[in-house]
Amino acid sequence: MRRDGQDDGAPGPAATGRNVPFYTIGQVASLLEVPTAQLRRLDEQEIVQPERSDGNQRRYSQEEIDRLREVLQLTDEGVTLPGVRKVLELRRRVDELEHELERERGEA
DNA sequence: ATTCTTACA
DNA sequence: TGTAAGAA
Repeated sequence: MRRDGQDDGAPGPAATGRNVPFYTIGQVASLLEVPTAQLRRLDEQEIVQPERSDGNQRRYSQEEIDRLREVLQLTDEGVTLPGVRKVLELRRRVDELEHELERERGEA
């Protein structure tokens, strides 16, 4: 890939032509200062699952890097991986309910 | 050179 | 969690 993080494994004529920055596991590891093995485990534990591309290599988007920052903060505070999974699950649920309230606010 | 998976201490 | 072997 291009070391500048501009590699996008999804070709497509209709693609919105934006060069979305993607990062390899190595780049993310040095950026967040965590071992690559930990990133792979977060993937296996279904906590942060990056896209894959080329030869099945992980490609992290900025959004996933942000999610990684949240997760690392939690684990640093002592939350276990199963715990983190539940926190993220609850966070998704809260977002869902917030959107629902927003909708109801619109109709009435 | 890097990353991937699987396995082991 | 960290590290190693072997394939990609």
